[in-house]
Amino acid sequence: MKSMTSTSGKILDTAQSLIVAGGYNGFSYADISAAIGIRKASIHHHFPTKAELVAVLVDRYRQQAEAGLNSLQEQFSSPAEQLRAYLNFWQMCIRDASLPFCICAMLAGEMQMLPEEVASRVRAHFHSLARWFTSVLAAGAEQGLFRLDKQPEEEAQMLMASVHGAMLSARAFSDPGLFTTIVTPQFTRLLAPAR
Amino acid sequence: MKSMTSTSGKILDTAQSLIVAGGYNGFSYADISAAIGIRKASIHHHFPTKAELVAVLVDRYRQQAEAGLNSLQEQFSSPAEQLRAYLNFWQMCIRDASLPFCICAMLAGEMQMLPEEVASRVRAHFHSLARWFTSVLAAGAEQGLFRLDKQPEEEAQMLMASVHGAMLSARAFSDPGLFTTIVTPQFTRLLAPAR
DNA sequence: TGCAATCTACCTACTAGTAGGCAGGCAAAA
DNA sequence: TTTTGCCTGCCTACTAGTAGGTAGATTGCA
Repeated sequence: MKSMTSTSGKILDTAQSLIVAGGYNGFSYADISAAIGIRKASIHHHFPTKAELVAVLVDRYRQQAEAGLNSLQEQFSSPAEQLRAYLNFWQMCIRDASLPFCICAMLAGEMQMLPEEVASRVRAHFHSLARWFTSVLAAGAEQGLFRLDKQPEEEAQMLMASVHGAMLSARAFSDPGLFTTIVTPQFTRLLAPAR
Repeated sequence: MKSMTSTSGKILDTAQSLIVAGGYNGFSYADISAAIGIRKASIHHHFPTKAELVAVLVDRYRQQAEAGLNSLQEQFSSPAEQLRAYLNFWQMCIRDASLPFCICAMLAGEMQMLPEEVASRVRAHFHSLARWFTSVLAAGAEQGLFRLDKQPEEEAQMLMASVHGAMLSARAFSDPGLFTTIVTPQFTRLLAPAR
């Protein structure tokens, strides 16, 4: 993969913004063409089919997400701080509209209509994210930072659903601040009372 | 509006299923035409534009939702039972795939790409639903059935986000039971400890 | 010079729609 | 009672544009 300033990088960036706005069926090669200023056929040179473009895009997104989550774990030794930082990351992205919705959550909505090579990657992302949440919650519980009412796996699913649901609500109400209003208490609830 | 067995009713039913699967841009008049067995031009006779079709569909959906919520309030005097019944309703719909996703939540994902006449209705639905949740939670708290950590408005937003997020997770993981796994503890948490 | 990346030109299939015609049913008029 | 007119709902035929793509040519750069 060339640098982000390369044409294929620009294609992926543009496609990503378009998917965030309207999902898989909400964008076309013509949209990318108009945004970047190259012809559709040139896009096909880089990504022969739409399914491949989006599959590559999801792979890239997942690599960036994994790098970001790893970075959180290096920056913060405390699982609670890691989780807080994760939520703050999304708060910022939604507020400044740099990434107002998780790509894979967006694609998950139209899951059964996606080409399988895309759907499988979206599903894998959900599994990865659930695992991350689970590990952070389990570690935090072990350290006495979190008090979990349920198994870490279940708490992880609940928190992840809240995060995605909060993104959706922020969008439905055109109120970026609503994301924080929703997820902060969900996070706070997880903290052990001793804090 | 004619009976549900009329052509326009069939058109709306079919469009609804298609929207649930792939959103606004995931279906076309040709899809409906093939499903019902009438020509596209005939669909235009009933609904001249796609935007109008979806706007009418959202109106109908909202009327049905309102009727359903009113029915819950007549059937169950207890706000806790009303809320439980609401969640059970969605559990059943998701399990039997009769309505595996809220139409307005589906459309909310692509909010900025929707024709304004559709977007305004989707937004209105979110407001209505938030109000219903708020009133049920407030009444339940007043009757000592719920113990709220936050204002009813905020708890309502949190619960609504969980519901929509749980729908998304159930779809992403291809696991209808996950909806219940996620929302049941969120509901249980709201119950006052004295129960 | 060779290769990557862009282009032109084109394809098939599809999209949301328009315009006028036909058929059947029902009510009113002869 | 029969005929006529109107209306609804369907149709054919068509429009303009768009979608994802193919194939070969051209351009730019190392």
